[in-house]
Amino acid sequence: MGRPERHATIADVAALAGVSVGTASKALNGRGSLREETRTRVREAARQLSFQANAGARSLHSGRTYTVGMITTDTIGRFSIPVLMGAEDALGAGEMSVFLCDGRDDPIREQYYVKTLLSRRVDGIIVTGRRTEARMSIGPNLPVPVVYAFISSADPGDCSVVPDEAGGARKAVEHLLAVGRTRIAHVTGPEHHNSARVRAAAALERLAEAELEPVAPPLFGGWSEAWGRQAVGILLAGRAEFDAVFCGSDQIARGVSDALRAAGRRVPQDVALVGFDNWDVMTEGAQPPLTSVDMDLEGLGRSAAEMLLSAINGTASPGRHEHPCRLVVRESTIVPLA
Amino acid sequence: MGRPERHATIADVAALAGVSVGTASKALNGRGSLREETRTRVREAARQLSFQANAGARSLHSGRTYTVGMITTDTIGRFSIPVLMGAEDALGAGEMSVFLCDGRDDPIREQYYVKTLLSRRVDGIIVTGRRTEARMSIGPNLPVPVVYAFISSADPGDCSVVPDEAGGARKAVEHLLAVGRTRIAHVTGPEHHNSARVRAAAALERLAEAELEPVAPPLFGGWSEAWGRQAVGILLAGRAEFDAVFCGSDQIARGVSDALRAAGRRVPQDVALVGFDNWDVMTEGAQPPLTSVDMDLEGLGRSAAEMLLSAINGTASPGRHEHPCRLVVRESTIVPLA
DNA sequence: GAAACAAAGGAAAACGATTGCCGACAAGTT
DNA sequence: AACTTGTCGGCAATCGTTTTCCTTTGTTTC
Repeated sequence: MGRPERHATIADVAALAGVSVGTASKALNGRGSLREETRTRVREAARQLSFQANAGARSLHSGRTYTVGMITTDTIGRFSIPVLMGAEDALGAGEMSVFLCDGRDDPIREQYYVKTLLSRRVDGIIVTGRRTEARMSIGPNLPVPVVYAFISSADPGDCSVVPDEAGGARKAVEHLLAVGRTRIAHVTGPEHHNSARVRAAAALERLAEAELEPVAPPLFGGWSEAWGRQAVGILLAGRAEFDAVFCGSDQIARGVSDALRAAGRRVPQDVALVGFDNWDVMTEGAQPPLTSVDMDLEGLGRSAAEMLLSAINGTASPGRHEHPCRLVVRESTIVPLA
Repeated sequence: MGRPERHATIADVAALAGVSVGTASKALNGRGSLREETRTRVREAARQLSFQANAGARSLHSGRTYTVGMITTDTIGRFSIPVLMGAEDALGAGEMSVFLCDGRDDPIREQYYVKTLLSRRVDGIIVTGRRTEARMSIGPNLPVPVVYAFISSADPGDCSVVPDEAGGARKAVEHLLAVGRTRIAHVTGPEHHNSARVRAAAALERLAEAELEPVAPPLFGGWSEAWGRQAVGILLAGRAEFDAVFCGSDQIARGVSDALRAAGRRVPQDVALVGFDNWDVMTEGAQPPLTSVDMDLEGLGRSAAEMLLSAINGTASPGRHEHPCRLVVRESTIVPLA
């Protein structure tokens, strides 16, 4: 029952093993010159007391805490999670622990967290968020390295790792061209949203390279299924025929898919469909499953964490780094045989 | 450019203010008896050096770190996030920082994290996961309090905060009865899954209290939309008529909704539909929007964190605590007027 | 048998902050 | 003038570890 009263200290271990604290420390860390018998005796004592060295006291001496802070500027969401997990994974392998801070879009809260993290002497900070848009630097000259992941910093001197959304959009269009579609529409999120603009521009550019025009100007709206459904109405009402739709998100794509089916158009036979995000719930829930662009957020997070680790070890890599997207092909663009 | 070389220490502050370290400390913490002028002089020096007391050094003295560890036993997912955020919120208000650890269903990894957290001298640990099922205690007698959130511990001496899934299921059925439905079916997840069994049993029980039988035995399958669609096939093939389906998840409900529409049954006129989880993507994406049971995971997380704080302060509340669910009514159960 | 040397482990000084105790000085009381 | 009282700040111990320097042994060598 009950919990052990307090944590064992190295003094307890030393006493039990009948040596001095210094010797105990050396024994446990493989330093100094000690008899093997002494080492094992100390190790045994430590085991018996389930001794775990106090990391705080240790870092007091070493100057490093082996912790990093992770701040999500807006609420932790669908996009931050994989980034976060990738980072946590990469950092965990380097024996670093992660402080999680949820900024909730509140600059005050954010600054409070920065202060707290600094007082905890984190070795570095990762900043992430829910949109790729550039944001203000969290602090002009902090005493520790900072890496922005997914989101990017407005200060070009900061290190940011962002998805190559333009590249992803180009891959989507390229794939549609490769499966023989030429009358392509684009339905995407709100125009004030950076991602929507970037993806749309890249898609148009790739079409132009193939000497094609979109069947209609890009349709900007929202990121939701409802907008996808609505957009199909607009497309069908227009006089132009279309044989493919590249959507700015999987949710939009799913709405488009449902509406097309309701209107009697078959996917992919009549209209091929590509989404963006590769969100399993949507890609697998849609009928047929959706081809989609995957931003590899987990990889991005891992990569950001690795950059942070390098920066901590002295080699910073300032600037904006684009992490490649990849296309995941499913039945919404491939006409089944027979 | 570059970063400030190192963190200022209280010794730097003291030197700049022309006082001793002890005095500086007192000035900054409002202890001891000092002239107001001295205090402001020290504070000014601290501001100038942007001094932030080293939390590690401080906790060495106080014995408390004001940090807690948060372990997700399986991967951080849709269910852990809100729990996590609620907890982070409650803890942040108490000035505590959170270490995030992703156990990934790997007991080795998990034990490693427990060790790490203990070495970091966290004041407490919250354990969460993706299923409500009881799991083994993460450690029989750890030196710090532990609270299980969402998931529960197999050891009844541990403190667990779990959603009242049975209560939620009862509310769902009650609502269907209240809107006049009597021929109710239940489609849910795999039978080996604790949540599926508990919810099904509670639903049946509530029906029995109204002296009703379900129109068919509960249909156990998966949690997916695909299963929902498939289940509709089974129900329609059966000879029994039904006027409502209570689904074990929103994804199932959405599948059911789509399949019913495809089969020409109107929701809610012909069949009323209730889901579980109140997952916005599904409830809003479905047509019409879904009535659903909300487990209030954020509230649950907050509540767990509060229990942890009490435990840290000496008043533990061992045992299993059920957090109430609430029903969110939408158009899938309410027939529109005229 | 004495000097030289290596091996093993102890003593103490850091690291950064807090805090109890004590000394110095000024002001007020007989 | 000698005392008490109170105010202000400095000194040093403390927290748990690591690490540098020493001291104590025991062994080797001439």
